[in-house]
Amino acid sequence: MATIYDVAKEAGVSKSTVSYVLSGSKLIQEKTADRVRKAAKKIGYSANYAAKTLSTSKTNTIGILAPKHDKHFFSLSFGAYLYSLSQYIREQGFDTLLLTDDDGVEALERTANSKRVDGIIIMDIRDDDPRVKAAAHSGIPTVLLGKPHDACGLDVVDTDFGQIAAVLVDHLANAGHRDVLFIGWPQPLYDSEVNYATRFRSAALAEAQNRNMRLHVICPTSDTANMAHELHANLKSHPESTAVIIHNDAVLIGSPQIFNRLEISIPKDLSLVTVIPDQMGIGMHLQYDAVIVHLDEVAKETVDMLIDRIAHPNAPARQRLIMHPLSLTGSVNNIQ
Amino acid sequence: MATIYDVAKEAGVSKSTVSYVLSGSKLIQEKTADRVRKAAKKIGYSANYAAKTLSTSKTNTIGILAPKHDKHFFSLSFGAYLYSLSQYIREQGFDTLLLTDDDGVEALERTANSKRVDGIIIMDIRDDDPRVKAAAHSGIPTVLLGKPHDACGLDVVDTDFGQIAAVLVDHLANAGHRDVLFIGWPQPLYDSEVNYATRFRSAALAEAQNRNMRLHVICPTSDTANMAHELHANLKSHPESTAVIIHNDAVLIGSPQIFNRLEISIPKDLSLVTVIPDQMGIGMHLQYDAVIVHLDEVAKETVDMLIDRIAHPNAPARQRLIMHPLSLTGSVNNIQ
DNA sequence: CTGAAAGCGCTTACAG
DNA sequence: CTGAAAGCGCTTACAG
Repeated sequence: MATIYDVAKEAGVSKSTVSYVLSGSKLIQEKTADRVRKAAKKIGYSANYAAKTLSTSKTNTIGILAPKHDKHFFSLSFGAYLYSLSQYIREQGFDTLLLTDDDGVEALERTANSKRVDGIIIMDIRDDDPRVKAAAHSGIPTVLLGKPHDACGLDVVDTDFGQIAAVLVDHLANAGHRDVLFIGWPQPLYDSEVNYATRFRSAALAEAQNRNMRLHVICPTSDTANMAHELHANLKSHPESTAVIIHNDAVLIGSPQIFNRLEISIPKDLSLVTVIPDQMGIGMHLQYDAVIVHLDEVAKETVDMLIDRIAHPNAPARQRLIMHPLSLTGSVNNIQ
Repeated sequence: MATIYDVAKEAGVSKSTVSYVLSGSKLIQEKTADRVRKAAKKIGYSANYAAKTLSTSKTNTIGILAPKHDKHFFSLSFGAYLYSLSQYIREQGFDTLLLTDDDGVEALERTANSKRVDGIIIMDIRDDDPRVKAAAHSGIPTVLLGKPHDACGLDVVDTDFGQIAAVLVDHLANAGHRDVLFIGWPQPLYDSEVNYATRFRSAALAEAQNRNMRLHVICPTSDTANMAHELHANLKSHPESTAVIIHNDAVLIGSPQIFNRLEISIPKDLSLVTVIPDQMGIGMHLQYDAVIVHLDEVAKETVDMLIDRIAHPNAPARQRLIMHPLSLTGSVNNIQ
C-alpha cells in the first residue's frame, strides 16, 4: 500500500534519498537517514517486490523443480529435502518458488523466459533427463541435484551414492561377509533411471565383484504388509546370506519390525547396513551402521553453488559429489 | 531478453497491439493477431514477470507458509500435502512460493507488505497460533489449513479430524468393542497444540464417553525400534482391549510388522482402525478399515477458497471441514 | 549531501 | 481496428 513516495513525504525528503537510505547503496547523512527510517517504520513501508525486481532485474528467488510423483511411489524424503533447501535458500536472502508441473521442461522454460527466478535447482535427475537440455538451452543458472549421463555443461551437486554403496559393501566385506542381500527400490524407479537409485546399485554390484562377494539384488513391491514375507522368502532362497544392504526408505522404516517378526536378531543373525537422510533417521531412532545423508550439507552445497553460478554465469562448470560419514552402531557382525 | 518492443518491431505493429493480442484483452484483427503471434514465437517471447506484475498488481502467486519442523519430529506427510497443494495451485494458473522461515510471523509480514503474493495458505495451524493474528492484521487474503480457537475472521479449510475420530470410534462401538487403545502422536506434538492432533484426540475421547467405551490413550516415543515393545506393554496393561485406533503415520507404516512380531492377527486378535493420507496409504498398500484423507480434495478446497477470497476480499468468512469416506477392508471384528 | 529525471517492461484508458 | 502515452513503484547515473 505505502510507497516510497509516502515515506519521502513523511520524512520531508525525496524518493531517491529514501531509496538510498533503505538500500544502503549510498551514504546519507545520519540525521536524514534516521528521519527516513522512522518514517518508513511508522508507515509500515516495505518495498514493492515487482517494482524492485523490474528495476534491478534481480528476482531474489530460486526455483526448485520438483520430481514428478506418480500415484504408486511417493518419496518419503521429498519433503525433508525440500524443507532443507528452502530453509537455506531463505538464509541466503532468497525466496523459494516451488515448481511441481507435470511437464518439467515446460515449467522450466516458462519460468526462465519470464525472468521469474535468478536460478533453478532441478531435483531427482534421471540418467537421461530432458530437463537438463532445456535448462542448458535456456541459459538460466542451474544446479542439477543428481548426476545425469550428460550434464550439458551445467553444475552438479549430489550425495555420492556410488561411493556410499562402495563404502557399505566394503564395510561388510571387511567383516568377512561374502553373501549379501541387496534390498533396493521398487523396479519402476530403476526403470525410470532415477539416478540415485541406479548409481547406488551399479556401484554396489561393482564393488561386490571387486571384493569377491555375491550380491543378491531384490526389488521389493511397495506393499508394506508383504515386506516381511518377501524378505523371508529371499532369505530362504539365499540361506548363505549373512548380511543385508537396504537402499529403500519405506523398507527401512518397517525393518525393525520385519526382523522382529522373523525372529532375526541384528547383528547376531544378520548384519545390516543402510543409507538414510538424517532428518528421517533421527525421527526413527534407527540403530544401524549407516551412511547418514546430511540434508543440510547437501542443501548448503547446492544453494551455494547456484548462488555462485548466478554471480559468475561464465565460470567453468563444477561437479560436487558429497560423501557423508559412515556411522557405526554395531549392526555388523565380524564373522571372520 | 526479448521484450514486447522486439515483438512489435518484428510484427510491424505497436507495443499495445502486441499486448492486446497476447493477453486477449482486446480483439485484434485476425490477420494482425496472427502476425504478432508468429513474431512472438519466432523470438521466443515471454512476458517479463516483474513488469507484468507491477503493471497489473496481480502476482499470480500463492504463498504457502510451511510448519516449522524441529529435529525430533519430521512429518512424513508434509511433502505429500505440499505437493498436492502446489499441483493444484499450478492448475489454477498460479505459482507457489514456499515459505519455511523459522519465524512464520516475520515471513508473513514480509511477504504481504511487499506484495509478493496474492494470497497465503498457512499450514499446520495450532490452537493459538500467532500467524493467524498476523495474517488477519496484514489484510492479505488467507486460508488457514487447520482450525484455530480464534480464526480472526479468516477462512478455514481442514479435514474434519473431529468427525473422523467420532466415526472411527463409532465403527468400533457398533462392532461391540468396549475397551480400545488409542495410539496417538508423540507428546510434544500435543503440547504444541497442533490442531489436527488435539482435535482428533478430544473428539475420540468425547465420542468414546458417549458410547460408553473406555479409551486408553498412548503417546508413543518416536523410536521405531521400541514401537513393538511399547505396544506390547500397553496391550498387556490393558488386556481387556479388543481394538486399537492409530493416529500416527510413522507407527502406522511399521504396524504390520509390529503385529506380526507380537503374533497378533488383525482382526482376529485385535481390531484396528486408522486415518491416513491417500498418497501414503496407496504406496503402503495398508489393509485397514480407515478414513482415507484425499489430499487432492483438501488441496482443491483450500486453493479454491483462497482464489475466491482473492476475488472477493470482503465476502463473509467461511469454514469448511472436509469429511472423507470410511473405507472398509475387514480389519474390524464384530464381537457382539 | 540531496534531488530531478530517466528507465526497467509491461497494461490500459483514451484518442484517432 | 490500431497506436501514442501515461502509469505501476522502484533504482541509479547524473547534476547541482
